[in-house]
Amino acid sequence: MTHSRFRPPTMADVARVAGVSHQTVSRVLGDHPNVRDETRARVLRAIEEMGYRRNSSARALATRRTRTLGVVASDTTLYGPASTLFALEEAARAEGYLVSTVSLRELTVETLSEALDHLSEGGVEGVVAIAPQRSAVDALAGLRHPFPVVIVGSGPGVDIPSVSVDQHLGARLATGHLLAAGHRKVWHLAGPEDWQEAADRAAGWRATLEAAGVEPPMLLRGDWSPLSGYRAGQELAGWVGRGLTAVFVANDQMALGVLRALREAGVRTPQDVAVVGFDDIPESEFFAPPLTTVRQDFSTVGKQGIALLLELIEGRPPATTPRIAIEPQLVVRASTFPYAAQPEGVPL
Amino acid sequence: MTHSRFRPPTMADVARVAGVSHQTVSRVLGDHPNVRDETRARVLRAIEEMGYRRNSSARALATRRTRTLGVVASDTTLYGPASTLFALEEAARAEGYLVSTVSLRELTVETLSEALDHLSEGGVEGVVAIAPQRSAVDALAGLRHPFPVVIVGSGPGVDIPSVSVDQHLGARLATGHLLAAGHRKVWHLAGPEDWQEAADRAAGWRATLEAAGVEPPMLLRGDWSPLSGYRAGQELAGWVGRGLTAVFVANDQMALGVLRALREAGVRTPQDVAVVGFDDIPESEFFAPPLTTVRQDFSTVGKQGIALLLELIEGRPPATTPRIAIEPQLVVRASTFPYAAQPEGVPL
DNA sequence: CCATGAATTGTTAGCGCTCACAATGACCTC
DNA sequence: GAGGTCATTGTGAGCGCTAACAATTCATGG
Repeated sequence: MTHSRFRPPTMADVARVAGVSHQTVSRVLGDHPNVRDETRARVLRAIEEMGYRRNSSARALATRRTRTLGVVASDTTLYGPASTLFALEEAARAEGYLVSTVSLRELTVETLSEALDHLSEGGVEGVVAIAPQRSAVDALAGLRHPFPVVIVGSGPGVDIPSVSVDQHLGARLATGHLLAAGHRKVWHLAGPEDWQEAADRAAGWRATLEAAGVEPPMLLRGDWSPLSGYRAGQELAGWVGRGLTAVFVANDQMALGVLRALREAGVRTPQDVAVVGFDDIPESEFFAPPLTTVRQDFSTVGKQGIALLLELIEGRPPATTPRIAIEPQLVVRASTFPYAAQPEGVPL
Repeated sequence: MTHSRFRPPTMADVARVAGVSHQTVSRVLGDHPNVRDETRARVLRAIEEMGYRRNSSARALATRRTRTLGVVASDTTLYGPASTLFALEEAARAEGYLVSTVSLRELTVETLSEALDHLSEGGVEGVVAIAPQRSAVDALAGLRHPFPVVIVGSGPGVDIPSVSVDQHLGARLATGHLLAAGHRKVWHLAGPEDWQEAADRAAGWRATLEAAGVEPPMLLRGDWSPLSGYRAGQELAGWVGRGLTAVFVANDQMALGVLRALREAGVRTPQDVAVVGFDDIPESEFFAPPLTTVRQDFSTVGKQGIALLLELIEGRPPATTPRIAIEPQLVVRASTFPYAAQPEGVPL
């Protein structure tokens, strides 16, 4: 409550009040077994009375452990990064680590370098980078840093330990679902070229079509935003009646824009054109129509990311660069089947 | 790169290599003016060569400053909290502070208490709490902590310094806009009772109606989710033809659900019922129809929040509890006027 | 009753840095 | 050329904690 100029009590102060040595106080705080119950109680009482709290800096200095991890991220207002961030923090806290975040507007060599410096000044023991762009991964690879770094959200690119959802599989699920529903061809609105996820999803889409003996049609690109989806949707609407019956959109937000453009062009979803998204943001279920999409388990990504980082910090360096892939899941809703059921959770 | 067992170089090591005292190295690092250029260069060269980095714990111990702030938040995947979080981190970094975050699933006395303890163990100098629920604010007020705390996102409740958007004003803008458009009555789908923002928006709505001499109709409640909006929308649809022509929904996500329910009930927006939301999430512009809503400037909230906290940390305690209110802004789109213009940014 | 060892507590020495002050030397001024 | 000033550098003492070791107490058995 009061944060006065008065110096907060130290371990020595507590020791004096409790009539023991500072080391005994340290033992009590450290849950050391060899402390008499009566002594422990006396110390705890003094701690309580004085409102004593261990000084983390002194502790970190003596132990050479800050128990702090860093996270570098961008686009943290997007559902994916925000979810990953949340999962990372939760997992880290469960392990007793504090998480310091740096949120960047864009990931360049300069901003990443500054971010790592900033985190380093803050004494982090390791860093998780939510770096979905290849350029960011490359930039990261070229940077020196005195702690281990794990990349999350980008597939295996350069030689940095990573955890990510298997985007290629997700795209195969989405595309395969459309083919299985009888569509002859599936179009694709991809994300930005530089994004690893976008590339992986496009590759999965292409691979599925080719495996089915279908020539992949022209690929469209957006920037993840609903607006770019809207524009692409207007273009796509022009192909209706010329073989376009199904679109796999690389994320849900763009899919929202596509749905709107199609609707405005008088194209019905899913009767005329089926649409599949990617991410399963909470809103997808309430789009018009509810969106079939691919769900990514960010919670697992976060847990695995922290686990991997802690291993690198605490254990000995592994022989090969660890890469962890997590399976995504197809969620079928009304945007791919005509007259589909009500959205999940709505009693009818 | 290599994070070996070998002890990293200390200031003394650098001093030895550069042929100066450790204090001179400290001066160079601290940009102290009285160092000969030649000496400075020699020291910098040694630092570069050895890859030296100042030990933050030792520094923090000696200066009694960790230059770390804490943030406690919940629902960080929602647009509002995520934006606030981002703004806070950016503002703090601009001031040279590191931000440690704790993201909670819910804000109770227990979780908040643990979060503050965790941050305290990490040595934060102050904390910003993104605590939109009154219960959270109350819980916070009852907790002891050895550092100043600022609340962001909740209006003035108890006696804790706060920064927030003027929700009452936002609600007046929304409700007034509907009345000005000729609607006789405006219904309201409110957020959870416990949320300060929900209460303020409901109060602003009620005040505007009463000022216009209109009896406020029954108030509906949701939980911010599209699903709850959908359910409320079904109920609202039943009142169409019995005086319901306009709804002010307390956030955009619920508005999405309302729009869908109305559409499914054969009610047209805005011709039959006009809808206004709150938040201006990026998707709102692409709803069907694009949503009129109230925009909150989270960036300013973040800057002001950090500024206030730093003042409390660095300056002397203010005489009265500081409360900062930020003005929101009405964004008019197609959900309130029939045949409205295309969404912003879309050339047509 | 004293040796033996386990349990408990205390003592000392850093961890790596900054702060306050002391010391050095160059340069002026009268 | 003595005394004073200023810029530059060095010295010593902590900051508050933990780790390693030393010391003390206590129970136990031959």
